[in-house]
Amino acid sequence: MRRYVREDYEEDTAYYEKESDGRNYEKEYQEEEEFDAILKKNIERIELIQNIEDDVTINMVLDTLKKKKQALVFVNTKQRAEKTAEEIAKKVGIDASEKEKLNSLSEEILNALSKPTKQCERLAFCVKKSIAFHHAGLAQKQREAIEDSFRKGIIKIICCTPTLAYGVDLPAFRVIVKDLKRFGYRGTDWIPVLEVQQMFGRAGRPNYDNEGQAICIARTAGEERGIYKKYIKGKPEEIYSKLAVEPVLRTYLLSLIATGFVNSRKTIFSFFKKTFWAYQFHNMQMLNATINKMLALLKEWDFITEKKEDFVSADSLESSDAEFIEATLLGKRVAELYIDPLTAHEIIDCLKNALRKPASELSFLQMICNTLEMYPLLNVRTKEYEEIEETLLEKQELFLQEEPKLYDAEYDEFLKSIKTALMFMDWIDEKSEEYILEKYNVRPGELAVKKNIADWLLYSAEELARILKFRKLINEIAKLRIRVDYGAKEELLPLLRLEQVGRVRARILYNNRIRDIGDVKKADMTTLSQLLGHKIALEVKKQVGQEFSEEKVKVKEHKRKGQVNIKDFS
DNA sequence: GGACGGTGAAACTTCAGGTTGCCTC
DNA sequence: GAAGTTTCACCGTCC
Repeated sequence: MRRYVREDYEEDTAYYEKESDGRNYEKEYQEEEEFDAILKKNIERIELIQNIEDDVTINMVLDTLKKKKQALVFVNTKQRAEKTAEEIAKKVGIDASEKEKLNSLSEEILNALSKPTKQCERLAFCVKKSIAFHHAGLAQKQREAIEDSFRKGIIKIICCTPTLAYGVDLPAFRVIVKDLKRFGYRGTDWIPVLEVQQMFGRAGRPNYDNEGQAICIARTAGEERGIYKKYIKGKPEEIYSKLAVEPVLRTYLLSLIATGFVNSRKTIFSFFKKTFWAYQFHNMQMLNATINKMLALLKEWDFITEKKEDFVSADSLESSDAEFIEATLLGKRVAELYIDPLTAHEIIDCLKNALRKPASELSFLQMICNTLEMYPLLNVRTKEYEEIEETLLEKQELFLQEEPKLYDAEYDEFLKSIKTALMFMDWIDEKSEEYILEKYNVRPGELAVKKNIADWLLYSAEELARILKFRKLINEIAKLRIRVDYGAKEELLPLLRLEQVGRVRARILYNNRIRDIGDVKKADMTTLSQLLGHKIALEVKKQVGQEFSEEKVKVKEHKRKGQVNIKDFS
């Protein structure tokens, strides 16, 4: 074994920041001995793993399969999860006895969406070999299918991003952390100890294995020692409060006021004095300054009012300028909607503009895309720049937000918000998931997340329009909300009221001249069965209950019940 | 001489994840 | 910062 030398020390400092002076050589020597002993033990074990392929990860996976065990392979990007799974799948064979199960699972995964995307095809291919990849870009159905099959032992290996380190309970005999670096704010950096330990925690299945193995892959020999020190011997990072971050602070401040938890500067300051932030940073002066700034903004935006109290309460006797802070009706709603007050303020500005000038779906979509909640926005590539700018020029009249100056820092973000809005435009124009993936590089799972946020923000916009009595806009936004949810053109709205009918079935019906509930009633069972299949046709007919009166037509209990009467659209 | 295809260097692009809100008698 | 993807210049071949 090599001794601990100066070069090693220098390399180590890259893993954890440490002052070069005041070194404890004795302690380092002890650690050195300890590391060597562990390394020796591990090398003996690892040597038992046959080197069949050039790739260490593949060898470990093959060894796991030989042992009839399961493994999770953690990597740092979605693309790498897919590629690693694919490479492994190419190298493994399967038992004939499992073929049927795997083929059926592969089929299920391939057809999880109305039309398979390249991602579906890739995953279906891997699954045939009992290998899978798992990340946030997968459709919900596919994620669940992979997780279930892993629990049942049908899937043996999952290559994943940290999705599987948190939340999901999926233990495996072996955990292989292939990538320990990831792109962050400061370029590529070591991932937090806390996260790696979370991954380690997946190793070993209670009731199945006596032990679990967690393995980190070092890319160079020099990395080994650093990894050992940082991730095995090292302490997890400290947790820091983010309360003083402006978007966070203004959101919580408004909600504290709206719920009546605090009602004066004095009670506000005394509340924040007791928070983890104050405990950690002791700098109340800075926090108070930020609070004052936020209060001024909330007041300017009409979310709170501050007035001198007519009477002086016993609590505020000592304060000569006793004031009373409370949330306005608008402020209370913003707090309930749990959106950033800045987002709410900007939406309100846009809504006011929409009363004065023409507004379309693109107007409202761009409005919700240029918010902190929707971040990160889609990146505008160099070659797309011109195209997006052209859209901006062409549809300038439609945008509800003022366009930033060309050289303003916000200009690029504005273009990104337009691109994100254009993706939603394609979605509500009934473009497929595959189209969205190809054109915008947005995977089905990522689209689902963005859709969810859009739904929330459109609902918030609808509610704000309601409070502000902008009646003209309420219906427009509500319609758009349903269209974003289903990814459908406006003409399909009447049919989407039916249960079991999404955009695909609604489009089939519409193209066959069945365009509203009345048409569904008129349609004969044979035609309907040919279009939708017998079971669904029966279900649909039942919903329009022809034996009942029109009022009793069963309409889908929509997720957004109470907020809009969908009947208005038909 | 021009069209076409192959090749490799250079330029460009992208990079984890998750929660919040509504429902209603 | 690194890996993957796209673009582009260059060269050889064929018609």
